[in-house]
Amino acid sequence: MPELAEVEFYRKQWAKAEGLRVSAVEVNAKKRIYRDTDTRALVNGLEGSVLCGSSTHGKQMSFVFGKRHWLGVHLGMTGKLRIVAEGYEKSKHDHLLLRLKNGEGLAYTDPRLFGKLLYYKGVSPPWFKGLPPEILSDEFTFRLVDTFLDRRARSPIKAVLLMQERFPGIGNWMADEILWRARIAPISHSGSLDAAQRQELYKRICEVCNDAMRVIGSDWSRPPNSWLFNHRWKDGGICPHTGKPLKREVIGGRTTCWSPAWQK
DNA sequence: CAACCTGTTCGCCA
DNA sequence: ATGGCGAACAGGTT
Repeated sequence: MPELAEVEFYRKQWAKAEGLRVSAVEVNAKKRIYRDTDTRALVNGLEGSVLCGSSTHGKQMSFVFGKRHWLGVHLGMTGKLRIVAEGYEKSKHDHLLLRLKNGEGLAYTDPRLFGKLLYYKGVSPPWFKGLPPEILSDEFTFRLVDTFLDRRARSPIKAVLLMQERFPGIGNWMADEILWRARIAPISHSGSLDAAQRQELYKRICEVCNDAMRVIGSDWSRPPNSWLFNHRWKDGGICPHTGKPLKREVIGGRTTCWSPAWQK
């Protein structure tokens, strides 16, 4: 489920172990999540080092061990991070387990293996370079969004909101939530949105990110029923605004839920 | 048994 | 060269 706020939630799980030293590293080196990674270097680098800090950028997480051992974590579709208790044995889908000196462990679990683990030794990892502004930063301006909509004028707005190069952290449910709040039909081509719709879209992008971080990013609370979130998952959901059935169809290659009478 | 899935990347085509 | 789309990735769940 990892979008912006879920990623932040998972980062915080491992961050609880900040200051603790890694005593042993267990990897399933052949798994697809290590497709871009030298797992031997990862094991050698992390063993004996102390978890010193962590950050996120969109869906990308980074953990730094000591001053110059970096672990990049992308959760893909089904990745999870958690702390496991002393004596925990790695199970089928745990592909990384960092045993800590206090007995606990940092586990990365990912059944579908769409996630990715990266390792870099040095001052600043390459995945920090050329990043777009984060949505919740001051650099994420209306102008940036406006320009991007013109560049992607012929794509449905739903597909455009999923482009991480401009909207880092936005995923499928957030894109649907944004468009529903902005009253914009997901199928609308980006270039066709007028000035008022673009302002509304920009506002709702920021709003949904803030709401998600507050509600899900802090402790994974269940969002209120006034969000689309609680109504969008199954067939037969009802739009809280219109009281009419929500529609589900594939737009931009992804299952999309929207309220036809509400969104134009 | 078949369809479905909160993500990214690749190859093909316009 | 660039942009848009569908398929592929893998395995659990409905």
